[in-house]
Amino acid sequence: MTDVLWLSDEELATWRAFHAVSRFIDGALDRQLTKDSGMSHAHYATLVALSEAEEGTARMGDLADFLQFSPSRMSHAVARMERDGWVERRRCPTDGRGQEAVLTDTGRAALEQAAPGHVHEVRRLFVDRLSREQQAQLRSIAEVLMDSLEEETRRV
Amino acid sequence: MTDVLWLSDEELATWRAFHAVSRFIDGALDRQLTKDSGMSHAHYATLVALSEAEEGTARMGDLADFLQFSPSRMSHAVARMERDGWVERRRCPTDGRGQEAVLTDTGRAALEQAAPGHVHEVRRLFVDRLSREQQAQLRSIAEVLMDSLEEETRRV
DNA sequence: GCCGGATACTTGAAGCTTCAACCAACATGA
DNA sequence: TCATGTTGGTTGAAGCTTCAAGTATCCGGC
Repeated sequence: MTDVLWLSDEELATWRAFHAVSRFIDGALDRQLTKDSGMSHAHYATLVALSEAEEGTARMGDLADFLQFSPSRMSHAVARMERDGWVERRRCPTDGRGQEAVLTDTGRAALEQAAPGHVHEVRRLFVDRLSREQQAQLRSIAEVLMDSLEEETRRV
Repeated sequence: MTDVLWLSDEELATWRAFHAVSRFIDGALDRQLTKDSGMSHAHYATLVALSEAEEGTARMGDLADFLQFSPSRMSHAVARMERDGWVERRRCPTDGRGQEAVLTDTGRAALEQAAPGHVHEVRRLFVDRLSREQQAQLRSIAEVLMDSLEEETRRV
């Protein structure tokens, strides 16, 4: 790596704009969630994932894969949510090493309380500021990019 | 907020794809920087900002604004970088309340060591996976969005 | 059956971010 | 000029993420 291929002005501007926007929106969503619902974005995402899973139940590993969390992060997050009564942990019946996280009624209620404000904020900061065409372009770009990135990590 | 305007399937897909990509890339860049240069992305960004500033010097507040860091985060980050010898703090000559952060030679060297690997990773994960047209579209969308978001926060 | 290695997850410590409280210097107006 | 409020920045504690190490279970070959 003695010879570095730097970024052109165009490329740098694209990267910085993309990065700035995503950090800005992420930060704003996190603040909104902590303020209005006392939960981090990570907790919210976990609740959503569980609520969309069969019986509100999922293996720790699957949950972590889906959310792109490290095993450790997942474990800590669920431990915290268990303390809050949003989730229960039980041994996995088919694999003694595994654990399942189960969404409780309290957890579902917390999600239902948090969702409207969060969605509203996603709308306000993101969706409502983009035209139909911009959304279509952005979606296509993000999906292609994500596919290409995921394929790579699978191959490695 | 009794009546919630939820997201359409299209909108949700767009949002999730965008969010997934940015989190994925962010995580990968952070890991690469810690692994190869022993610094967080926040530290790297601070070094870049200082290196681009007049005389490698900037007021804490300006730095924080530019990087979109909270004052506290900026303060902690610079404190840490001062311990590493990358930055020095001095009283601001024109305003006794203020502080200036100054990039040291060690700091500049750390940046020069870290930059190639980081840029390479930005290329590998982002730039090189997008066509010219996709980059142009993405850049335009991100810039418009960022402008609109920034304008809003200024008005409030 | 059982031994070695892989897998699934947890744990504790260290670092980073956030929040609330704080201090010092500036600015304004009486 | 001095009291009051504002601004610029720091600090310590609490929570979250990451990393390295550890435990328990599973699997594959002998």
